[in-house]
Amino acid sequence: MLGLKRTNSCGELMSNFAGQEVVLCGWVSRRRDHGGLIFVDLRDRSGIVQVVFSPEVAQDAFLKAETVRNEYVLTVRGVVKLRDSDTINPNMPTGEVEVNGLEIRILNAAKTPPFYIQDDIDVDETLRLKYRYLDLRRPEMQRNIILRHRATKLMRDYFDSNNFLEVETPILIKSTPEGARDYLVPSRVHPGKFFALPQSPQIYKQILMVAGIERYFQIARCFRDEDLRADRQPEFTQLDIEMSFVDQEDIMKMMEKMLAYLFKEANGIEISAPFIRMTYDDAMNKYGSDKPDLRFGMELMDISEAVRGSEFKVFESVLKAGGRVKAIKVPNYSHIPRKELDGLVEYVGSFGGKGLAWMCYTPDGIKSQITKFFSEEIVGKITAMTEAGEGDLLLLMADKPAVVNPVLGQLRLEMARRLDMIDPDKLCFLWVVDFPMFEYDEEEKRWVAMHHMFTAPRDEDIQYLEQDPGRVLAKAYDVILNGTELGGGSLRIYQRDLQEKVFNAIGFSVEEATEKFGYLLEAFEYGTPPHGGIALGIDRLIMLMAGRPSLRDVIAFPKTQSATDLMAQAPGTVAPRQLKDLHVKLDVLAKK
RNA sequence: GGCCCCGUGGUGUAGUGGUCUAACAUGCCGCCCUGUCACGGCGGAGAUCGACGGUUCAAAUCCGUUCGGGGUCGCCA
Repeated sequence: MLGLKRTNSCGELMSNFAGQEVVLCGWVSRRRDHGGLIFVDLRDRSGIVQVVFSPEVAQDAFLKAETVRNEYVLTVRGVVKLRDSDTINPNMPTGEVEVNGLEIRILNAAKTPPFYIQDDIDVDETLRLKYRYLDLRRPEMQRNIILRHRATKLMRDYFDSNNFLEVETPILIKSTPEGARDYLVPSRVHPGKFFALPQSPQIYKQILMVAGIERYFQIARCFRDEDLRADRQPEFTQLDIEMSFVDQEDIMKMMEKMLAYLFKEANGIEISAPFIRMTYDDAMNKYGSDKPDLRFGMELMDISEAVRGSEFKVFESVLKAGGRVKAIKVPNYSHIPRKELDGLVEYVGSFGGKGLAWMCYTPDGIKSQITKFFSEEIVGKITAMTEAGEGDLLLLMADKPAVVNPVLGQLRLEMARRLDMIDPDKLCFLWVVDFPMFEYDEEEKRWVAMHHMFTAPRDEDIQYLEQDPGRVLAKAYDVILNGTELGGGSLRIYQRDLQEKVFNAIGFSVEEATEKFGYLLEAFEYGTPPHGGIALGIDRLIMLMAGRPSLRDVIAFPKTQSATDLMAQAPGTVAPRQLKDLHVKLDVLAKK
């Protein structure tokens, strides 16, 4: 490349560069060979510009351009010129100019890629993941990577200017009980012992508060060895925050401002703060979810009192057992085909719903399989209570709240998707607050912490910790965007005796607690400030900002659903010697 | 661990028991072409239909197993 130093990027060449000689570097996005004239679309990170090679302008460059193929890596020297008005391409940002190629250096040839390096391709994701370096060359993926960079930069700027310190915490830590399955790393030095990879930096950030850091943040990699989803990867990134001398509102305000700043600077979108605050109870009762999507209505309605005393045995027995009868009103869908209704019964079944009733308010009256069990009065009460009118469809379910709420909540989302009721451009943030401290684990027959075991109970509920743990609410809060949990946090326990009470409530003995995190309990005795924090899932946040349906589109090198890296072929086998060093013996037979 | 969807030239699809010696588009290769921008024209190469087993006179097509990918329930404090 002697004497040819890159002077400009492809995407920046606009009409004001006309007449300038430039040296560009990039990849051949496309070549159009007209025999006596060759067009090369040259692409770099900034964009694409058209380079023209003509034998009259530069014979050598023209001959070399004939040999060039897609994805060849070039340095091109040429002169920017305005295009004739009839050859302007309004579809590309640089379409008013082109570069008259004077000289080409082929820095590297390239094999024909297995898929097009362009947006909106329709290829199996397996291929994209295997050739991730080609996938990432596509402009839309580059935009995602750039957005992610900008977003994390803005976060760092924001927290820096609010007097936070970014502190790194260890990746090799001690396995702690509860929560997700740990990724484990065997210790060579300590035979039979293991490190765990952090599910979050929880304990370290609390200890940083004891250490007087006061305001901590970290863009932290976290690991959870659980099954994957479109919005769940086994390793993911959290924006982790912890603050001393604050209450719940302080933390929520700090995050609201950060999110408003982020969306404004990165996406140019104004979002209104403060966000709605909704109690966990309200969220479950009205939306059947602790992460409600508020972009549309169709709330769950409790019609137990309207149907009480009917001839319909299913409803009556549920009500007698303390359950509820609830409904959602699907607007303008009373003409739903019978076949789809049957499908919905099956749909709720997949979530544990035992049945589904319907009332179609058609122009010819109410069509329903259950109104024959209802008096006119009851039908009237239902209609009044739900404000159902002609054209509406009521979907009804009866069960205990722990079933009817989540299942109807799922149905609410499904109906909204089917009827296209969700505005994809809307951003609905909210806080869900007043979470229960514990939930009962049927398998283990004990209470477990809903958020985590360092979460502080509300002061007024501490009295119930021993007798009635189910009644205790926590100083915990989740931030939700469009039905996705962006993150959650809590105020923490900072007194040893209260922490021990909570351990007690979840059946955690003092000995066990001491063995697992005695260091934290001990730290609490050396002057711990009141503190609390929150963590946001950065991958999910970027996914929503980029409007992508999958986390994999905003992670440079994501894993497949079976937690493998198709490009690097990880995980892989290791040499027997490595296992020996680690004192690890396998109980699986190596595949032939 | 359960349920659902997908797997056919490089890529995306069609073909759902025989007429498939597998079609179409695009990409690739060659020739032609001086204003294209998804350039165009002509010609050519390229697939034992994910793998294995079974049913059948006959399988891309039906059945079973398995592998890979995706979605989801469980799981994910």
